[in-house]
Amino acid sequence: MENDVRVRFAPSPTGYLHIGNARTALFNWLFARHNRGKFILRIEDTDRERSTRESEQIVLKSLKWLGINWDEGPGVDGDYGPYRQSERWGIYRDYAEKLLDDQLAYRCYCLPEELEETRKSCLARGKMPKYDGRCRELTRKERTRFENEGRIPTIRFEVREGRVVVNDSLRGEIVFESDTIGDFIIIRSDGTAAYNFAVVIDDFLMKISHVIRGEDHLSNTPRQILLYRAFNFALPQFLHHSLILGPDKTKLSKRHGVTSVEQFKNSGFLSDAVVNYLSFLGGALGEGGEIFSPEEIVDRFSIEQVGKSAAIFDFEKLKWMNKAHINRLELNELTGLIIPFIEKAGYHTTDKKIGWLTDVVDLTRERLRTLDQIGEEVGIFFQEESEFGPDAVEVLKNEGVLNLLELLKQEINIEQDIPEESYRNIMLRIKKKTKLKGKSLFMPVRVVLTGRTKGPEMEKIFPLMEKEAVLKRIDMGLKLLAR
RNA sequence: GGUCCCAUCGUCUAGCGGUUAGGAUAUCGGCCUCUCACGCCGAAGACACGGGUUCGAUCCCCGUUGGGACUACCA
Repeated sequence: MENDVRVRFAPSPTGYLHIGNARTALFNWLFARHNRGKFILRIEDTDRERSTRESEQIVLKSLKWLGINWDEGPGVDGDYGPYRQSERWGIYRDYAEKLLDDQLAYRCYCLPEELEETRKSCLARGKMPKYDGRCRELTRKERTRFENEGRIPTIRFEVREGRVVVNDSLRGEIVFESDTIGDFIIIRSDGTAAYNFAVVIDDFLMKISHVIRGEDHLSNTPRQILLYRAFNFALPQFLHHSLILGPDKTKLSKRHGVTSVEQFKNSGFLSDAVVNYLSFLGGALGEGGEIFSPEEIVDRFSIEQVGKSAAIFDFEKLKWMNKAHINRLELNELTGLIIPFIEKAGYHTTDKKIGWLTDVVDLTRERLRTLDQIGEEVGIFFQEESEFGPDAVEVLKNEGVLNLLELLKQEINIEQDIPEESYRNIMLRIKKKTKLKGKSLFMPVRVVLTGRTKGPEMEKIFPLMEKEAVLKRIDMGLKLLAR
């Protein structure tokens, strides 16, 4: 197998991990694992204003939760570090210096306000805003004058006439004319490297073989290719995948609801389901099935198969997938994951036997689409009393229910305990005495014991309930009927 | 405005010149069942439009329309 496959995910730590970025990370990771290559995590924190260590931690945590592990990066030493751009400024400086020496870049003394003004006037005249290159040919005299004014220069890359062809493994050759690009800043006035510059230096130095990223970077690529050329660096293979859109076909953002990986976790999605959905969206898993484990996905994943068009994020399908994964998961593992959600619903699990808990989870799991729905499913086991909803009251008001409940109470009192077999026996005896059967027999029992008309099989619920609770609930039902 | 990308059921997609345009999800019926959920069966639902090329276009080319991305001393 090819072993020189090296890909990277390069988030900027300016907030939580967006689900769309998570998909990019996942694509890179899957590509690396599928091809037995290396997955590198690089933190792009050159924007000192917005980058924080807190967000970096959140991003790392989200990646870990998704099961995306890195071979090199923060916390994992490699031969090409450091892996935080803020720790690499000296490297960028040196390379920028080289460009300056070769006269491929120049110092620009324009002030941000001045640039903003020309930009605005360009826009006003319906022209493309582009740096006019006015600092390209400054004389020594002009330069010292600017410096005496206290202006601190940026370094701009000089874009010359010609065309740039981006070879994208998904979209083929895309041609850009250089004159639409304009000289761009590679070193800011504060000495830090700008994105397009740092990326190129790092991708080269870190021996990145494939650059897999979102379509939003496609128009940056010609700039980067120009830099590759200036340094005589060999080009990596580029691939720009399409973006995820919200239901209104605009870029998925907060106003569409849940967008951060952290939120998906907190609202009860399984990482396996999120991974499954993100990799499935776009068609990279091929035909023949949709529900897969991470291992199966690594095996099936083929980046060349992803669609070129943007895909709308369908929460409904994700939920369906989540449900499928909930039911696939090993029971003990599921129980461990679901306990925090039971606690969150206000029920205490610490004083419960683990065997009882797993039984409860086993019984309720197949109705869950998300883990946080466990609260409403599990109330019947944790609450002392039944709460009768309108539909429940309706059932209790049926003819013969009063008699049925009294019989039920008697029968339960006769039984010493509530063992496995009890329920069957009790119901059998009541059936004989009341001549009731089917729905008219079982539904009132369900309703009085759980307060609901829906739920798991009564035969399985019954052994998990305390005898006192059962009696108390029957009394509540009787009381309701007495009124 | 400019540059670039994209276009099959509501949604995700299969299709790679000749198909009753297939599947999944969601929706609606039915079966199963004490109920819900699962499962099974069924229904409805798409090639954006207009030109070419061709014996023949969902498929290839061009245009129109629509959507998206970028257009920063953000990444």
